[in-house]
Amino acid sequence: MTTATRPARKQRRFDSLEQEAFLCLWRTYDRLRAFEDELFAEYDLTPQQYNALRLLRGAHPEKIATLDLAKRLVSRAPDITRLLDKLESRGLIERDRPADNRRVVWIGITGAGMTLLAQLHEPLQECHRRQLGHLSRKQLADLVALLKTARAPHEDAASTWR
Amino acid sequence: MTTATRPARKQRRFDSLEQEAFLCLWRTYDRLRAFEDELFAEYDLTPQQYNALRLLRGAHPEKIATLDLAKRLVSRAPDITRLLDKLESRGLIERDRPADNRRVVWIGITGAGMTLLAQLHEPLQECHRRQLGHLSRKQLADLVALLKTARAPHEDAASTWR
DNA sequence: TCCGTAAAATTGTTCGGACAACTATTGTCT
DNA sequence: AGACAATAGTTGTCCGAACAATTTTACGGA
Repeated sequence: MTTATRPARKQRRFDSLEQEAFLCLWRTYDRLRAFEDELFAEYDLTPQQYNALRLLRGAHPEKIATLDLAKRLVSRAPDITRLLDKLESRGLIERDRPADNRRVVWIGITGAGMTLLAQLHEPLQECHRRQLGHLSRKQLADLVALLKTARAPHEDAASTWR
Repeated sequence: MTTATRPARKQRRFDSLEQEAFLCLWRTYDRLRAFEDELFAEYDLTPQQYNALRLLRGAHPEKIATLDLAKRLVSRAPDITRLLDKLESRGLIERDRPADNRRVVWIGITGAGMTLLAQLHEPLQECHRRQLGHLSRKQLADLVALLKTARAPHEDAASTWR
């Protein structure tokens, strides 16, 4: 066995540096998420729903196929259909199933969706400042670079997250 | 073959560096979590349940009060009672409600719980290597430091996560 | 002692997330 | 052309996460 023995009298809280890093990542995500959750809840949105709208705005006026949208979401979304159901029933997105290829469903953001995003812009910027505003530009850039490196081997070659 | 058309022009994907950092954090957490989820699922555990057991082992043979344990968990756990219910019904933890103070419930890890953690040790180390083994010691340490700084203002003075 | 209040934990209920099975549609091979 | 395979999306179902309301217990002041 290759376990490095460390000055072990002090109670070790983690079994390895990798474990510490992952738990630290999880914890940080959890703390920061609380801010977004609170904000989005005021608008009856989940963070994931917001991100779907954000991606659709980015593509507008183009549309995005359902599963293609799912792939670009931040977090895996096996229930993309129902996520979109909720947005559609509120009139924030529209679905288009063309007659010449009935397998795909194209998703587009509506005017109401764009309006909602515009409404959210300022409060969300303020939210991000409260989350991470205490970090310098360099710290933020370093953090982004390290996080990208950390997940790089686990992103598909075709992923938009590479 | 129908593929989604991509806008040729390069678009800004994020509204601010803080937003990019948060989404990047979320994405990285999501990618890495998949590894742990898969491993723990083999043992019918959730990551959060594992972490409760891990904390209880750290305190052993001392016990931890229910809500105190909840505070130390990685992620918020309003349903700590039911989380512990599941562990108790499997004999992995035990609850002790002392007669002289029936308000608190002391939680301790059982022999079976310790055995399960021991069984998990090696596979989990391997899991962490697959998650983050491609990073150098320095990169891991830098990442941990940056993440700590990022969440620092959002941790209670009394938190074990400071 | 009695009452109000705070602390600790539990419970009700709702909702989103996860996995797998399924339907519908299109492309491909012989 | 017909059978089969692959693709795109939907649905069934279960389970954990979240929030609020409730119960139980202890404590402190009038």
